[in-house]
Amino acid sequence: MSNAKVLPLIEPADGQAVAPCCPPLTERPFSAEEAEVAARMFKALGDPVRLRLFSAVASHEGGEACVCDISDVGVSQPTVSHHLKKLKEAGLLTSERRGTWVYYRVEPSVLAAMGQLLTNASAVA
Amino acid sequence: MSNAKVLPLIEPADGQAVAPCCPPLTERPFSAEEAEVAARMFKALGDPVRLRLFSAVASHEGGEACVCDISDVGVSQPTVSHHLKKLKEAGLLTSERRGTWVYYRVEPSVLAAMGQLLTNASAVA
DNA sequence: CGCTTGGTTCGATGTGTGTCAACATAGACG
DNA sequence: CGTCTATGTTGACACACATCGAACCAAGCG
Repeated sequence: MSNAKVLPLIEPADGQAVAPCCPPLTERPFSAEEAEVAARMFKALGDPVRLRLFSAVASHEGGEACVCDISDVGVSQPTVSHHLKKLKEAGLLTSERRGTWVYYRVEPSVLAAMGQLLTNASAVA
Repeated sequence: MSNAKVLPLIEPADGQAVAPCCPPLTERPFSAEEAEVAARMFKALGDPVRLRLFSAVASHEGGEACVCDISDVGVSQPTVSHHLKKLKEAGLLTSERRGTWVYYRVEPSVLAAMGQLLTNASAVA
């Protein structure tokens, strides 16, 4: 096991600390704290609009997209902004203003952590 | 790739059809329908109590546990039953009554599907 | 039968959240 | 400086949801 640190190496973003989220799922019952942290990330992806926005950013060139490119999800623009903020607070996206437009990027480490959480789980079961 | 069917082979449970959930996350932006299906599963795991219940079942012997074994999550028993029902409706758990006790089991295919969704995503990004 | 234990369903209640319209802010461009 | 476009923020509102107590089924057991 040379890469056991894949899960816990989530760096704090703008000031929103993203705690290490992912103890193995089928190894032991989640503690209350572990569940709270992990559930926060699942909840962030638990909305159809957010999931579409997230996949739009993730599937964009270089995992980066400006709001104008992804804001066609059937809701008003304030709602888009609201959901992007939620995703940012959950540590799944980071934003950066470059001139007129604001670009959003995915946080690969968090994604990998959640993936391994579930992948390891299914491997055990 | 010999196991491309891991994702879509989710069988309908008691009468609650669990649709195939997981197109690749970073390949294309999710459609509204895809997002709705996938978000339903993420939302099911987006509650701390549900996540603890789910991991308790998953980490139990053979991925099977009766309610009496996992109902110690800090909420009342009706609430536990309510959350287990939600997890069952989301296709993540199945229940079976054996004599006095009701046993809940994990649905491995769904878990694998969600894991690959995120794992593939991080691999691409 | 009636009692006990395990589990679900029902009704009610408070909190959370998704949504929009209206307003505010940040650059760009004359 | 004024204005226009692109995003973010605020306030309000409706709906969903998590939670609990009480009532209700289901099995075993005397």
